[in-house]
Amino acid sequence: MGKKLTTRGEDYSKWYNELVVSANLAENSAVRGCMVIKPYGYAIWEKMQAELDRMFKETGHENAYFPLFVPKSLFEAEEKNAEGFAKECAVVTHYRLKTDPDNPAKLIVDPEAKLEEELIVRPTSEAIIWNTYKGWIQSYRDLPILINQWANVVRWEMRTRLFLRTAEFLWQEGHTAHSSKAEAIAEAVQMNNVYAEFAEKFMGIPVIKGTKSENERFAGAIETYCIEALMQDGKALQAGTSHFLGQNFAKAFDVKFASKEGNLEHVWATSWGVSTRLVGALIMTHSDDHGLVLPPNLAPIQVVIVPIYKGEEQLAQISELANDLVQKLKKEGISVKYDDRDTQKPGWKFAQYELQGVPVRLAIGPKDLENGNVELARRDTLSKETIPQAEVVSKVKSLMTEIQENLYERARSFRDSHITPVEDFEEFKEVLNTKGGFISAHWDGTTETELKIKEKTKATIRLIPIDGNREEGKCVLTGNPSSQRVLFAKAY
RNA sequence: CGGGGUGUAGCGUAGCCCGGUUAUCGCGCCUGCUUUGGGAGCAGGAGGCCGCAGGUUCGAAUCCUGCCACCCCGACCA
Repeated sequence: MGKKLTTRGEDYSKWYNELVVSANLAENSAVRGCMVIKPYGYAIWEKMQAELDRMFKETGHENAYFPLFVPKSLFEAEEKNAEGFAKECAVVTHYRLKTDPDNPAKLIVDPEAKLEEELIVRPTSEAIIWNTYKGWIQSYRDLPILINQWANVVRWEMRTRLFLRTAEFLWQEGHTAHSSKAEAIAEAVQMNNVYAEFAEKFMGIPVIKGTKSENERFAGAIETYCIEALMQDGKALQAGTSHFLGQNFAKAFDVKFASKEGNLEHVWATSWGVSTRLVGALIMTHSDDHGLVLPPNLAPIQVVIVPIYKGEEQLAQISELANDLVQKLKKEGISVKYDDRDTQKPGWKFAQYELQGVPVRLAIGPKDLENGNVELARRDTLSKETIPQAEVVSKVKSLMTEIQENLYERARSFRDSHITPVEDFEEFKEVLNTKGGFISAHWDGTTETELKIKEKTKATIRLIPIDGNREEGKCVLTGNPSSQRVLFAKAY
């Protein structure tokens, strides 16, 4: 069947299976490349949503919701944006089915029910939102508008990849309107920083902040800020983007405001988003051969307790201790599951919770009861130790922080050791093919050179680092002068 | 859409070249007993439009034609 999802020799299918049913419902064709996300995977997404939502609100944003369908006339209003997405749009052309006259068991699209104007299933919502903002903005007093939407979008990609590029995906998209260029740029930068903090502190995924080259920029943006992560197989993954849209959408949708000075001016815009792709990033950053590895912040179950027993009497004794620990841990805000199912054996449970990435496992058996101990195992290091029952709560509590930090540090040291400065094009190709990761090199700043390098090596400019040092040098391909190194990599 | 590959039970597969009893094996599932400190053992059992449609043939999982789907590589992309 060859259904295994392989990524550069790594087989991620077993832990993807814990999270999704399938990236394909196409038993009979059409729903290609869409995911069914299982409860466990969705619980991870919900945790991400909750934290992001908190961060958005902390920075003054509110949630709202806009339509799934975008009339074609609105969609085409901002030319570059429309052009960028045109090749991957699902389009609604009819609104009714009817019984097939030739085959009563079948339905056909009713030709009578053709829409006057086609509706685009949103691949992103700038168009419909800016069309709405138009009616909300008259004066500088109406600004800024700081809105986020949690939604699904559809992009009819030719090739899909589980979590990283599905035809339908869940995301959040922020769309803000401002009275000045400086304020809009500050907003875009701020949100990129929010994403970076979220990725690093909450998900334990180290990222590099930067801007995109003109070639990689979002369709319709003046500047695209991004965070870029490195996966264990040496490929880069764009983890989030924040766009300064200038006045492009305001002009396309005729959104003007009366300024303090009494002038009529176009509004300045930003948009920013992260998606379920981050779940893919999570998997490909931390997982090992035993399955998922979840940072405590994201784990639906942070601690699992597995009893090891013979007979009901022994189970009852163990349960007494286990339930006591459950209560105490819950009091500390730790999510804990006591798995006393008699239908699975301890060894099976150990393997299963490792596959699910549960950060800490406690095992309690007759030996432990006798000695007043508990066996504690860490998912990140796969190490085990026996500790006194009295120390469990404080130990687990400190481990939540420790594991979270350890995962981040581990990923960061891997990432840092895979940023390779390179001086000439031979070395560039050599490093790319043998080591992978980011290549830090000089670039002459032209799209032409960027495309040539892409053609020769499949590597693209992932970003122009924001914190990068200015440094005179020569372009790795053309030898033309350059004032800053940029990061190249093969990307998902 | 181009190049390559694959479709057989819930999952993974053998059989296909060279057509021939009741379609192979493992995992999983069900029942019973024994087990329980790293995915248990034994015994019994259930489960199949062999991707779909047509053709060749006495006979098709196997050969032929068409279609569909998936995977890998390209183009595209969060």
